[in-house]
Amino acid sequence: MMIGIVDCNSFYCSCEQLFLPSLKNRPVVVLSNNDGCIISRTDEAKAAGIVMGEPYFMNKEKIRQHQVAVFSSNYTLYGDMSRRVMDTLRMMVGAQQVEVYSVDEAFITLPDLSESELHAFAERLRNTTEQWTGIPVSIGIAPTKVLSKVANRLAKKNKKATGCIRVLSSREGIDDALEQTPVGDIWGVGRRYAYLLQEMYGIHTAKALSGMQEGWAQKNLGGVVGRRLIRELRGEACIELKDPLEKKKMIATTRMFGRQVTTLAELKEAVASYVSRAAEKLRRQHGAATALDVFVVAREKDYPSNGYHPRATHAAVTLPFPTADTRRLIAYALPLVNTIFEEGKTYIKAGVMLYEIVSDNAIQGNLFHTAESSTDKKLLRAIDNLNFSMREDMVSFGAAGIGRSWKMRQEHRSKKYTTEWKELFEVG
DNA sequence: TCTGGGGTCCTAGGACCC
DNA sequence: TCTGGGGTCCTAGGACCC
Repeated sequence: MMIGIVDCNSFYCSCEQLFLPSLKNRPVVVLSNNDGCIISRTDEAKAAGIVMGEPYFMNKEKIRQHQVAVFSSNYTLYGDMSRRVMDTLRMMVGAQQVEVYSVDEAFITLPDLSESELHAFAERLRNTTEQWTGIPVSIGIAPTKVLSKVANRLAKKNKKATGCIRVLSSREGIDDALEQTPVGDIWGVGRRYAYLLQEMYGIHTAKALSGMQEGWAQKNLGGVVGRRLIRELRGEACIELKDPLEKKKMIATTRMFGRQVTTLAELKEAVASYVSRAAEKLRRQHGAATALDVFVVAREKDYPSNGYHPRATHAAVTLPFPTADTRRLIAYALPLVNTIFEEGKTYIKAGVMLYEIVSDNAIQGNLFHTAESSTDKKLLRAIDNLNFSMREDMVSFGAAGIGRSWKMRQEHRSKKYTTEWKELFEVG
């Protein structure tokens, strides 16, 4: 069996370009919430020296110079495009053979064909996806997940030469690819381990890492995770494709505030609104949660100049029975806010997490509480449908507030694009 | 001088991913 | 002025049990 990873190229940017074809082959970036960081950039933006993950404000000069088109993130659009891409993959390789790994990536399983057959199939997959959805993808194919990521990285690195496709099946092909992969670019090696591997052990390439003892990896590279990584690099598959039917174990909704928040009332409004969001996600996967965690983050003097991240203050509660009812969840969440709020502090972020999620048809109810009645369920479904079709929260619960002055900034949303474009045009 | 051994369950936190 | 949001898996260590 072979494993492929299909990865949308500069996904968020590609989505924006789709609706403004004049931006094709132009430098484009998409910003994170609050227009904080650059989270997607086209090759042209990369060539202009714009760095992934860097703050927007630090790149404004380059953006002006190179007439880079700027977008705030539009997650509704990206979610919809993602679904179309995944549907296409499922149609081409079979639903059971697709693991949606993130909004812009999916692992697929393929039979043990020859290298040229795999390559031909990948080409077909790539062309079909682009034709049906307009989104260009890169594909890496290899015997393991980690190696498929290695292949994918090389496919993307030199798109013209590879045609965005790289298949690794022969021993020599794999070794060659490992030699060309710095340890820091291996899937599963983050900043911390990359530093450790290079500075402490003098290991610089994936090839060198693959030659290390498993026991050594067990000791120095995060236990069984490290051991597995070595084996995957050697071509022994240890990380299975996830069952597509598996549900999320945790659902979170967290946001930085658009401005500083200092009052308990505002904090509660924000938390109530996050609970509503999280509960919608919960109902969408037909789940019910049994545990709820609320957290807030206060500004600290040093943040963020020295890179120090302020700690979150948490408060959690276990519910007497699983629920997906927004009103109940809010009723449990708000008292938690009282316990963690401190007068005089300035809050910059808050969040809600739902845990211990069970399937909603498994809700038992117990002697003291009856499970949600079918009328309640109907009400919530009606609200979800309304909000989905109208988008901007037509219906919400009172506790979530009306003004929402704490909401995030978004100054470059797609619909405002024309104004931004004119601005950029004048520069040139 | 010098304290049993081995389970299990839970939580906090680290490391990673996109 | 200005640095995102949503996840997963694993480990260590404490509490508790016999």
